[in-house]
Amino acid sequence: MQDNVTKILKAISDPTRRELFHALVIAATALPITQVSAQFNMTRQGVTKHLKTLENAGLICIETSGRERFCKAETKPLQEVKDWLSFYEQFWDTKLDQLGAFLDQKG
Amino acid sequence: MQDNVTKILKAISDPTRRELFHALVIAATALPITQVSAQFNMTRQGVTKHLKTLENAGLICIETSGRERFCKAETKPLQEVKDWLSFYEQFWDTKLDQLGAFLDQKG
DNA sequence: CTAATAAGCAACCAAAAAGTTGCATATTAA
DNA sequence: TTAATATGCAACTTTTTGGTTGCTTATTAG
Repeated sequence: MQDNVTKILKAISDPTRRELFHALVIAATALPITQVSAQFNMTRQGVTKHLKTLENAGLICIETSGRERFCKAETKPLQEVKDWLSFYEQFWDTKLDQLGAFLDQKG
Repeated sequence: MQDNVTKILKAISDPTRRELFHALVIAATALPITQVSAQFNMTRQGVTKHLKTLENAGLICIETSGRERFCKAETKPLQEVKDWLSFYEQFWDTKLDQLGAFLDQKG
């Protein structure tokens, strides 16, 4: 389909999905889909679609117990976004610029 | 339209746009549109659309000189993404988990 | 056993996105 | 001044996305 970073970025680029993800992160505990969707002004099926996108990006994991499916946030994949950012960080970080200038001066 | 973080995330969630942005970052100097689009297997107009999306997210700035329009990367807005990530970072950082466990044990 | 609950799946819809072609316009080079 | 170059704009197509409704199925509670 598409690479990991793209999947993750696409997943978090939607505000509703960011809210959904956030709700699951702060819930700390795994929540059944109906309970998650109750917090959103949207049909359960709509929420389910978003949850699938998040799951596909590895940002949540879902496990079944009886007739319920519990969703739990997984923050680790966000590390990939941080890694992607890290390359560009050097260009915006003025402190680093100053350090560079300092080292140039010294060296 | 949409909030800043959403605009930025949407902009970088497209692989072509990430490539475009990267090309401009490593170019260091501002490049005219035709020169940018020459590096991509896409029409100039297609590239222009992507550049507009990046510009709208603040990730590039474009200035006109004669008949040419020069594009330059702006990495600073990525700070907003980093800020968004920072909240979730505590949850994936195992060192922090271990610290938490350590403190629980002590306390 | 039966009714209520939790959920999936498929079809559909509207809007947005990714890209194209065609054409007009301004600037610059010959 | 004429031709070439750099670009924008508008219209159009295809795919993706965000969301819905309707229906089926499995589990659980009375």
